[in-house]
Amino acid sequence: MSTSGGMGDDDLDGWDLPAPQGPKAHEPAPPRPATGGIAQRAMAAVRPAPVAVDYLAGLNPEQREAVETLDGPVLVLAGAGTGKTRVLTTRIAHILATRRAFPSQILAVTFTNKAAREMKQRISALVGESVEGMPWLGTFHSIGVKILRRHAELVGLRPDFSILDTDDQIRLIKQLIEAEGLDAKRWPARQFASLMDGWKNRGLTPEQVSEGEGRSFGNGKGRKLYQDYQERLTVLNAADFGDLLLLTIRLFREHPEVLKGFQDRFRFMLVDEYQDTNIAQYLWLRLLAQGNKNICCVGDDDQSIYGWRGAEVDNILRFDHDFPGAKVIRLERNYRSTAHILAAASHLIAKNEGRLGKTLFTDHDDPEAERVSVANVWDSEEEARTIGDEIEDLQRHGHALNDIAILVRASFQMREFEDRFITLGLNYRVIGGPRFYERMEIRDALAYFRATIQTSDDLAFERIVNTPKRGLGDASLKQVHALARAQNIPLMQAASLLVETEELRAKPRNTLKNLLADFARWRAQIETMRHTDLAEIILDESGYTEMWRNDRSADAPGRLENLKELIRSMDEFESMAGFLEHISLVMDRDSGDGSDDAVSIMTLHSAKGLEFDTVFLPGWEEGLFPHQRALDESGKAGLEEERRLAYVGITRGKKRVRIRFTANRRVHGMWQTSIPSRFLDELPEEHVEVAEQSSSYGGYGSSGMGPYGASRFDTRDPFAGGNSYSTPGWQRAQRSRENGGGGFSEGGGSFGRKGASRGGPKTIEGELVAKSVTETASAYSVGERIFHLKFGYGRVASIDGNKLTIEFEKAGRKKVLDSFVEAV
DNA sequence: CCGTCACAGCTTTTT
DNA sequence: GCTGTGACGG
Repeated sequence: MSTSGGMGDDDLDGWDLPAPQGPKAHEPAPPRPATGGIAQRAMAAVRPAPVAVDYLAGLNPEQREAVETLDGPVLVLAGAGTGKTRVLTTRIAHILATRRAFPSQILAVTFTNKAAREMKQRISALVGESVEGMPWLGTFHSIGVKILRRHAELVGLRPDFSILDTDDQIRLIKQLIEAEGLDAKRWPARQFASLMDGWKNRGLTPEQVSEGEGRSFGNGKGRKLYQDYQERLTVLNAADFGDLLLLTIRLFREHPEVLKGFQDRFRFMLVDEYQDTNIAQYLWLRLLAQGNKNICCVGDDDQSIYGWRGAEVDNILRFDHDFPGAKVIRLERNYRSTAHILAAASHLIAKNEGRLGKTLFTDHDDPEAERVSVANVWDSEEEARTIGDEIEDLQRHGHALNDIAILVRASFQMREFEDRFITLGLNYRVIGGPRFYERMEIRDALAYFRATIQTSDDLAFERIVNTPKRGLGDASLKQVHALARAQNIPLMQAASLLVETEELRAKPRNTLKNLLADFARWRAQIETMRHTDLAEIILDESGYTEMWRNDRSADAPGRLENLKELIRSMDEFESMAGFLEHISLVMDRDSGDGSDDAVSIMTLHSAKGLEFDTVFLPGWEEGLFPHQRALDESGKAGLEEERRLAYVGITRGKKRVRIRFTANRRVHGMWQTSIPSRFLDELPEEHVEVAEQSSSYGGYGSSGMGPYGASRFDTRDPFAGGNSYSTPGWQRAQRSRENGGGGFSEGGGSFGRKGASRGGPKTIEGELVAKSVTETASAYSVGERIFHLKFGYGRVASIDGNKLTIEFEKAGRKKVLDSFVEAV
């Protein structure tokens, strides 16, 4: 294969070095010079390897050393923002450029598919189109599957073995627990799944599980269950995620000739995020690396935040012991953050013991740079509101929302921000949200709803056109597609044209006709019927529910449950369109093209590897961050991992890091006075600015002021706010006040959730809204034409206090607060 | 087979 | 306080 030769001088000369920092979700691929055609690339392959290697030019000495030290084990300790990904990708480019190996002889492992994808992109940016020739760049698991499929018989599986998802796994375990005559309630399958997961993470087969641990579950039957489980899997011709590694290890151990083959194949091995490897992964790597020993691991012990799922920081701490003669290279020059941010992060992480120890430094010397800001707010609602205001302020100053992120410790913290941002009309995206919406049956159901509401939703229509099976197969669909493409119209429209012709055979034609009629009927009921009822009708009349009811597989009941849950969750919304819009906001994180400008909301965990100009870190309170459970369950180690999490959070910021903590937070539904996070005191005074928020209520700990204290009211009044007079939100509020409406209700939003179920201080807001309703009637009148920032133009259909029902020209009928519309 | 009631749990998450 | 799950009864 000649792909390695595809990188000629031409490809390298014009390569514009990407910013030397970690991957960023929405970072565009670095510009790649136009490459010649196939002939030119083939010619380049014949030319001598490029000598004056331009791709090394922008590297600092340490990075360069990490790239060029190809022989023997290398550990690259890459602090946050020191160009880790760049080193990895350049190293691969270097191996290829110097002809040390073909692309197919390089093993490069990452933890996530996302990371693998990004690495592929960056490498192809470096070397041209030849990345298709890197079949062994992927996650531990995907590479494990690849190896196992080739040699499945040797570990008792057929090559077409299936991979169990967590759901299947749990269901299977439950059966086994019951088969053992154990009380399924006392011994939850879920718990056993995580126990077994832990064993698999440590590379333990059933025989290797220690007596005590084996006995810790199911009246001493833990090990037996593990054994049964594995036997069942073999019978089922299936493997779970852990097996993808464990079975590969077993394959290597029991069949040295197979191992030898892979050792010879992989001339160079690269491992990303080495601090996150567990023992199984370490064993897997070590077996392979015993061949030519050219293994390069890149990681940062200070960013090890996955101890709870089996990651062994020890792997990185012991690297030179495990791989004798290893060269350790430290990358300490940070290209990402300001000196203040770096100092804050370094000072904090220095409190941890047992680090390999790195000292990050930077040349950034901007006297204007903002210090790390720390501010106290009353509660999480105010936290969301003030951060929303600050974001609007940044936006007004020309900052892109894409460059702003809110990083939370726990995902329940996200909701408040979402609610607030919906109210503000501030575009946001949630990264790493619930998996619920990714489930097949949920996606199917949503596809039905989408196709009902939006005739042009091709993807939705395509998804369900033959689900359940209606006999609308490839042949018929092809015709619909052809017509749609030819006339440049949506699929449904094309389909309705098509059924009037003789193009299709009678049977599929009628089926399609009926389906289209169904959609038309459902569509006609949108206005008149409760959306939850309609949703149920759609799923029933389409035969979708039936399909699952007739399905005898183990997970069919679960899917029906999920569908019910979906309808139940719709009830929170005022319309199907509102619901779908919400879903798409929640869903689009992954599928989203990233082209929209939006604030990112995510957990600290999923923020690793990303970077943003401005980072908000809310919720720095004892119990939440550091999380109580981490402290309870893992003690000092837990605290240190939490501290690393804080370090990760701070080092995501390039220019601005703003830490927030509340004085009160609802914990398990109960209002509690928060204690500021100990991490706050571990920040260096001289690099921190304790922000004087206009919304000061007297400071944390001021006595005698419950959540309903009078001062709270003041702080909540945006018109008293000192620093937000020109924010878009303030202006909208201002307009609405002129119009006589209550300016800042939470519950209404545009189409958002009903606020009724909220307790606590929310009530105050409820009262406030109520007051404004009774005191001032809406300034609008029926039939008046208005403009809404999110939904565009429309006419007032009816008025209920400060709530208007608007017939929007584009978005349809929606209930909105009069605060958010203006007369035109 | 479905609906209702009571009860437990309630961090982070990829594959 | 809320939500998901499991048992039980109609």
